Amino acid sequence: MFYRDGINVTGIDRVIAGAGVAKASLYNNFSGKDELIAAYLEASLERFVDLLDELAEVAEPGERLARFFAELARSASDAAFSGCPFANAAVEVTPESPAHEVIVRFYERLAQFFAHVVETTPDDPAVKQLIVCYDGAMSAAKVLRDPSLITAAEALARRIVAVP
Amino acid sequence: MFYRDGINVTGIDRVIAGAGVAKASLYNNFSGKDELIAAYLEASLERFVDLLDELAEVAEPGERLARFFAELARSASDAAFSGCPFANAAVEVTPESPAHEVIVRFYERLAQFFAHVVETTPDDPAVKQLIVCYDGAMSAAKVLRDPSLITAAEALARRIVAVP
DNA sequence: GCCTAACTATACAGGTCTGTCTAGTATGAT
DNA sequence: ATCATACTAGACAGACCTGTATAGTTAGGC
Repeated sequence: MFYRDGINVTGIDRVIAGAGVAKASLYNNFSGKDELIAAYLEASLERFVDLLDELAEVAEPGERLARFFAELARSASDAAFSGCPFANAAVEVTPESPAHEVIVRFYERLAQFFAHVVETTPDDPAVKQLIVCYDGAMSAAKVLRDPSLITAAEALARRIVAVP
Repeated sequence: MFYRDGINVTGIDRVIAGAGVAKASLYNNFSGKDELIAAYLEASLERFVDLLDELAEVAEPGERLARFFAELARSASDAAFSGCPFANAAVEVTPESPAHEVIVRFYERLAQFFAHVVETTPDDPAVKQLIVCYDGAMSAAKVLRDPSLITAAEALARRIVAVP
């Protein structure tokens, strides 16, 4: 719900109804909505890290990048696609929220993956360019509902990695 | 307020207090919050279009792109920077909202500008890549509060336009 | 001077929000 | 068997939300 409808418009009552759980149970496990949001992002990050770990086993950098963007394209063509959950959340939460730390961690992990692809350090400009490719692809594809933006971003990323 | 704090967390009462205006006056000029949001984006779009029109007078494509990204970098280093108002709004409003049409119009106008830069049509893959550069730069710079992502995106854009 | 139109302030309705509290129930360990 | 723990349903408080209504005030056109 947080991903599909947005964080602020999704009330606690709808969350517990969807989960089939009593309100007190939720507040026994989470201190409040802020912590619930952070947990939602934590779970999303975990799945994302799993994907990156899988891709890390692919030897060839160009192939690694191709599979990464293929996965993005796959999710972008899904009807439930709504952009990057972390970039979306960043619009709705304050920097003081516990969710923000998870968002930053996501970007660090993404930078680490890209750094591995181009065999450099995470603060390399090439890594920043690849992050721009990712973020731009997800953001634009969300609004315009056009998966071809993902392939455009991939072509761009290939140039950075210097793989034809 | 919509830009700085977000659309959903900014209530009507705070808007009218900030504007120094009575509530009835607001509802005499706007049918509701949805229309107010659309008007806010419309005003943002107008300023953005003014910038693009200025840049259109610059003859050389590379210089046009440079000035465009220089303007982005300038706004990104502002303390009040909070990413692209249109991409942000897209996270908070539904596709049925009147605001959504303004957002789409923004992207069309942006594509038109980029098409003019590379002297091609708006549906050219190169234009999509430039949109990815813009969106990625704004989104990543917002979360990470790192203006150097704008320059990274600019370097990327320069490769698309094939200007060194 | 008067009338219209748009403003002002403020109260209110009806709804939703987060979070707390009460009260009863199930489960599992000792 | 007892007792702690975690669950259930649901009422409730207090705040905030959007939008409407009331009543008085100001300003411009004629």
